[in-house]
Amino acid sequence: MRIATFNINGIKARIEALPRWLDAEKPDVVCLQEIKSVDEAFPRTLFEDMGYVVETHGQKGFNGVAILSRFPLEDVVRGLPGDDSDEQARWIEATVMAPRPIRVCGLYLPNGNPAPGPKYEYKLAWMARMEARVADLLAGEEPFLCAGDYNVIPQREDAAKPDLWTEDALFLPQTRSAFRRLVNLGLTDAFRARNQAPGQYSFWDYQAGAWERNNGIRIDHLLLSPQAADRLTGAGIDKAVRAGDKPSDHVPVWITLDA
DNA sequence: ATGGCTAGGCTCCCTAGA
Repeated sequence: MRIATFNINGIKARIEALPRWLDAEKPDVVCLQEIKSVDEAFPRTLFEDMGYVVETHGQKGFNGVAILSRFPLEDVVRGLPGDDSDEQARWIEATVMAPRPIRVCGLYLPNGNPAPGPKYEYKLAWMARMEARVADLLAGEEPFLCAGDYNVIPQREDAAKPDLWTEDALFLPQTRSAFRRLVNLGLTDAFRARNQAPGQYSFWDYQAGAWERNNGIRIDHLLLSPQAADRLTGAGIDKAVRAGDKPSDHVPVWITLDA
C-alpha cells in the first residue's frame, strides 16, 4: 500500500497536475495540504471518478487539508484537538479501512514566520497540541501515521543552504527541538529511515531559480507509529513532479507499507 | 531595503507563503 503527502498549493491551480500525478503513481492514500478551498468548492467528483473516497477540511482562501483514499474512510476528525478557538483548517484524520486498517493524520503545520512574533507563538503552540494528540494516539498501540507539510527542516542536511535558514521559523532551534520531541515520543521519520543521503528535498521556492539550482528544503514528512513502522517497506520523493507543467512548489513524498 | 514567483481575494493591490 502506497501512502503519500502532497502540498498542492491550491486545488484550482493544480486541477491538471494533481490528476496527472495520481494517474502516473496510483497512490492508495494521499494527504493533501493547502487546498485553498472551502469544502463545497472542492472538485470531489473528479477524484471520486478516479476511484478515490474524498474527505476535506477546507477554508476560504488559505490552508485547507484533505484525504483521498482508495479504501473507505471512517471516523473522520476535522481540526487538531486542544483549542476550540483555532479556526485554521490544518488537520484531518481518518481510519483507512484497508485489509489492515491504519489511522492517517494529514497536517499542514503553521509556517511561523516572522519569528519571533505571534505567528511563531502560534506555530509552537500548534506543535505542542500535536504532541498531545500523538501521545494519545500512541497510547492506543495501533498503526497510525502523521503525513503532511510540517514546515520544519529537521537537520542541516535537509537544506541545500542551511546557513540561510538559521533565523527562519522553519529551522530555529526551538522549532527543531519541538519536532524532535514529537519524533522522540516514538515516531519514525519514514524517509530518513529508508534514505540517509543528503540533498533530497520536497520544496523548492518559485523564486530566484531555486529549482534549477536545486536550492531546496525537506519539510514534508511522514512520521510513523511503531506499529506502522513495523510495516514500512519503502519511502521516496517524487522529485520529477516539480519539473512538470504548472507545478506546486512542493512535491509528493510517499511510503509503502506491507499489505 | 529588497522574496527574482505564485495563488487567492473580489482586486485593479493586497495578504500569504517558506
